[in-house]
Amino acid sequence: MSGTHVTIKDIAKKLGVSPSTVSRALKDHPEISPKTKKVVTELANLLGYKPNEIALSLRSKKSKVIGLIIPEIVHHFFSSVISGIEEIAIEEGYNVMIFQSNESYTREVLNTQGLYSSRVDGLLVSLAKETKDYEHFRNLLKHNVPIVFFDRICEGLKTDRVIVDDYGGAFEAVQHLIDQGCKRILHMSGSDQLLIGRNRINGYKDALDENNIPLDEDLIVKCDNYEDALAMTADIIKKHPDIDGVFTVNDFTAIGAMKGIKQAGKKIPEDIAVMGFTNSVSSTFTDPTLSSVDQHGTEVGREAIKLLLKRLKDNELEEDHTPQTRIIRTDMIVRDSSRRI
Amino acid sequence: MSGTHVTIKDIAKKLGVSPSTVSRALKDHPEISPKTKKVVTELANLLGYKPNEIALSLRSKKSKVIGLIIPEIVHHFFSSVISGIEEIAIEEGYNVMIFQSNESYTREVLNTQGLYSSRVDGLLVSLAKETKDYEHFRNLLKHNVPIVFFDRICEGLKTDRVIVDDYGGAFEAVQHLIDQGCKRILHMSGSDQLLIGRNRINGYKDALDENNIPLDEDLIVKCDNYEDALAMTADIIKKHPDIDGVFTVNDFTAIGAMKGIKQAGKKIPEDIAVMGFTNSVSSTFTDPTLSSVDQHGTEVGREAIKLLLKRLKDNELEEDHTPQTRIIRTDMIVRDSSRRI
DNA sequence: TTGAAAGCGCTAACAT
DNA sequence: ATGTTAGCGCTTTCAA
Repeated sequence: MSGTHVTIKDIAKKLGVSPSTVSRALKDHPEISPKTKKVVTELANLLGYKPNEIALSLRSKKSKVIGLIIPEIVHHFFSSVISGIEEIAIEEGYNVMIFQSNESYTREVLNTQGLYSSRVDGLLVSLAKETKDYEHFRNLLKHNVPIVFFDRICEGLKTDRVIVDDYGGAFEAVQHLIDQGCKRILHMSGSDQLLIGRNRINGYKDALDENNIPLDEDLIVKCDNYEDALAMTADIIKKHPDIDGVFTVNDFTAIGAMKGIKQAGKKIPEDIAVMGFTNSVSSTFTDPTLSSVDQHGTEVGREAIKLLLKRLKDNELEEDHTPQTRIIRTDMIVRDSSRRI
Repeated sequence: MSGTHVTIKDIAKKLGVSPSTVSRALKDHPEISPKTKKVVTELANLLGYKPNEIALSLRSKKSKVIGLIIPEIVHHFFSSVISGIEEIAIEEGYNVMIFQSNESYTREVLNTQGLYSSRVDGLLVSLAKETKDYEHFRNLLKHNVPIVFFDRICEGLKTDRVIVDDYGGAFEAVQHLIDQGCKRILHMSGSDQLLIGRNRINGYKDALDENNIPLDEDLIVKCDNYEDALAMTADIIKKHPDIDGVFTVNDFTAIGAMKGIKQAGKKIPEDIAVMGFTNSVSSTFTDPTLSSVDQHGTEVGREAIKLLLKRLKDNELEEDHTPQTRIIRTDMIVRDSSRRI
């Protein structure tokens, strides 16, 4: 930006009027003569004048920038959240500054501080897996910078939240497996550090309970990625040959599990039915296609930014705000990996 | 940012010194007494003072923000480019503002203007498929805002560029298919609007030529996505039953083609060998796993931001700059879809 | 060793 | 209908 940007002053000088006249003419102020307006806007267009947002920010004390911190941009869920956020933000004249924590607590703290320094008007955050301490967020809240958490929310902080109905989605998925005749269902679960992981486990447990299927803690294993699933699945099946269904915390894990199941010589879905969670692009690419639970990432993004923008519009103090929670319903997408009947 | 941010003035007032003293103390200026420095920094820490980047930007005429325009964030190649960019940008004290064109020319123009208004120090751009007119970029260059194009570059503009060796990657891929015994190779190609599509076609043609395999224009079809590939492939095979290899412009197309091939009752790779391009995450998930050409997205991002930062450091005028082009070599990843021998 | 003043680009209250 | 002035937060020349 050290370049040769045109300013209001430049226009004023060339036209022999004052900067304020130019400013007013440009915003169609009623007390400026039509003649002046015409001359000013014409020259502005000719020179390619664009208001300096930085000057505007300094003056208005509003940067019109929203900070976004997500664990990893390469995850389809998060990139669709971004799309939802951007869509609405741009409509409302806000820009979005995106940072990745890469699941690291340290990075998350640095990102938060950087965003604070950049004077973002508000923050949208999905927590890193590592994060246990929330002081960096509390600090922003103290300075009246509103935060909306989404998906991986922060239980310790009283802020607005958007969560996916993980419990309901998991319950429905497991119920579906049971409906397809499964009785011994393996759950490959996520970090119980994260609420979302715990909620999915609870959905799993309650669905079993509801159907009078005894819970076997051995059938809940911690495994939340492709490589581990690929490595572990065959062994688990060897140990528990009666497993007839698998429900995983995300799609990549499901895809790893499917490979493992095939390696163990079992058929999907006849011998073992599989349900993932996320409904990522890959789920249509696998063989068989993968049943999954859609989390409506775009919708999550839209609701999160809406809550934040409403907060900014209302302009209440942090202490006066009553936190809202929006729950986004999931959708079960049944494909070939679980369809038996 | 309308919140209660601590300023240098606040600190000055509480300490009964002038703002300039505080400013100097905070940056460890040699002419400030150790005592003052200590008192100032202590209070600054206590109050959680963080410099207002917006004020700094206005004063220094450098926003320390890089604008990034990409077609779609959900594509793995682009999200890995982002990671490469962010990594280096943050190290060098820059923030990145990301916009998606969604392949739309209109969006791209709006994004460019918005980024100009936000006074970004420079721009990283990968063109939308629709874009044929470059006036919006030319306008920034005129105002001395440097642009580095990557992957989908702009041939009409003399700027720095980072390109993937699409020609070489395509050549190698097709040579590999030929080495595996293929003689009738179908190429599902991308938009010939984009240079990258044309380069891949040329790599395909030259590899055939090199191996004295006659070119059959009927075996080059325009098809660059999963759905179309799935819909078209079986028909194409029916029409040309001697096809024994497929090379696609990207992985999603390859995955669609693989499904189509299976539907046509052919075996992969025995009857028809398949090579994709991109080496996306999905390529390990398919059955059989998909051979592909890795484009090193992270590396592309790193080189692009490096070129831009060097440009900003050198601080030459646009007209004095000699454009650089960096070519990122591809890597062929052979998996099961093409391995016959 | 510190303070006062000006200015980055813009707008709005207050003149005129 | 237009101009003058001050100030957003910060740094830096110049003065003390």
